[in-house]
Amino acid sequence: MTQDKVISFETIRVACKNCTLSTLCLPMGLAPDDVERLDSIVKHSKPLHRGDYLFRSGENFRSLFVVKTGSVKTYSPSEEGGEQVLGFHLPGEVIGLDAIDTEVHACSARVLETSAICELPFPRLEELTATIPSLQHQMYRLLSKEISHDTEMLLLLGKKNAEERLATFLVNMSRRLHQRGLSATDFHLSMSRHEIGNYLGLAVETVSRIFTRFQEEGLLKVDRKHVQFLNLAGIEAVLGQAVPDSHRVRSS
Amino acid sequence: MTQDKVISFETIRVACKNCTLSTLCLPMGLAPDDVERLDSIVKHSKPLHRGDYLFRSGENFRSLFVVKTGSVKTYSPSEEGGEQVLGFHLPGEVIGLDAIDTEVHACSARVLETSAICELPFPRLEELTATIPSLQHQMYRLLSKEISHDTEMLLLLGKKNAEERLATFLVNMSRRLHQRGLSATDFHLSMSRHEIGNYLGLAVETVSRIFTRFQEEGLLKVDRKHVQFLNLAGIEAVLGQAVPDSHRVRSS
DNA sequence: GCATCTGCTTGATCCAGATCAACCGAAAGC
DNA sequence: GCTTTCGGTTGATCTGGATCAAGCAGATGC
Repeated sequence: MTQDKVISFETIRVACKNCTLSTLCLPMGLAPDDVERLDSIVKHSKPLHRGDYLFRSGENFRSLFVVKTGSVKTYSPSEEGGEQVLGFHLPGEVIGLDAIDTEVHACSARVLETSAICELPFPRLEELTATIPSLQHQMYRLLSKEISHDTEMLLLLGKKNAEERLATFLVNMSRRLHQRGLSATDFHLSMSRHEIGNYLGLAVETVSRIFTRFQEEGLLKVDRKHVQFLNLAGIEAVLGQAVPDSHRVRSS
Repeated sequence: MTQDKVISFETIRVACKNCTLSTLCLPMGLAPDDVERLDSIVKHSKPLHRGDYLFRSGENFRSLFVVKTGSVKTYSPSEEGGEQVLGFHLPGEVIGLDAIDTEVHACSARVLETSAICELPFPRLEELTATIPSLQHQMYRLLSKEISHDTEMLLLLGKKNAEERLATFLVNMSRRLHQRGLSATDFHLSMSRHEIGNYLGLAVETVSRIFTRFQEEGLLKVDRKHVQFLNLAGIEAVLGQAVPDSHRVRSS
């Protein structure tokens, strides 16, 4: 019996070609043969649980990690126990790209909820990209996309006010979850208010207040970590420099 | 005579192998043959002048650009004429990496002073990296370094106060200029107070006030765009969460 | 040369959001 | 079950830095 079970696990074993994320993740646009080759270097670990580390700041860089299910946060810890949350990562997203240069992780990554993670040993991935041009291109795009994303965050932290920040965050989560086949208007946040605030450069209290305000304005409904958009257009209207009142754009 | 002059220009023509930046720029660690191959795809334009564009937001992405001499700013323009300055780029630094993914520039780049720029058509560079593993590695490192840099900026905008921001900016400029063979303690800023403020998420007035404060504290001497560090250790002490007084680190 | 413009500085005032404080309800521990 | 803990909410107050306003000195134009 047990044996059977193990065998059947083997048969339907996790593999890029069967993975529902293949249109979001690295295999995107790869020929089946090449997916097979990529597959052969991917390591699958047992599921990780809330609080487990993928890697810690200061450790040597060996692998990139891809979220398969669940979610992960990355953050840059500072001496006194403080931290800056750098991102929340959903299935299909790749983690660790910032450590390729120095080969040392400058940030830490821990899972927010029970998660399955694929590990890609970077030296082997690099060899592979040298022989598969489309995979190389995919890697360049991936790294470039990360830069674009960081750029948007710079804009958020440099220019947006608290409401715009939270609205941007929520719409962004909604879109990413929707791409993954989940509802765009009704979803669960795996991170705490504290983590959201830290990520957006806001105090917890401010995050909480703005959730309440959005709710009062009939834009959404919140119950703990469950968020439901009631008026998506209304929320999206907050995004831009939709500067409602006397607010001015800072620094030109 | 004129003919002679042209020929002699040709002889000492700009080339990666003669370039003093080859230890900072893409050719770093490449075999001489490979530098030659890289060289063959680089386009050298005539010098650009203050305000000239390398590319504008919305244009199709075709090439990466490398600063050879001078300096460049990149910024993300918003509808109403506002902008977020994303970076100031010194000789050896590569610009345009964020557009590889979408193949459209999301930001604009203009030179801050008379500058020489190398252009690398990306499709040709990509072909080349597929056949030169060390160049491919160099590209991954380059992209990764850009992500690390953005990450540090996120930390700056998310957690640092005005003094820490300006000190971080100045020390960072100092280090980068020093790497390029210039003085680490006595240098010229090619950007305006306005641009510095925009970059750091501060109002011009705040930047000006903090320059004055640093000067009063004997940390440095400023005369318009000329900066002279008088007490480097003192400036570096402002960097960390060297939280001088009652300041607390925000959000944990 | 003089007039204008532009970038920078300095002072006064204001406000968005941080900080401080108290409370509440769900979940975890016993 | 009860108690403790922890994450979240709400209210009151404070403050760093934005905004407003004015003046000043190089740079630019004529």
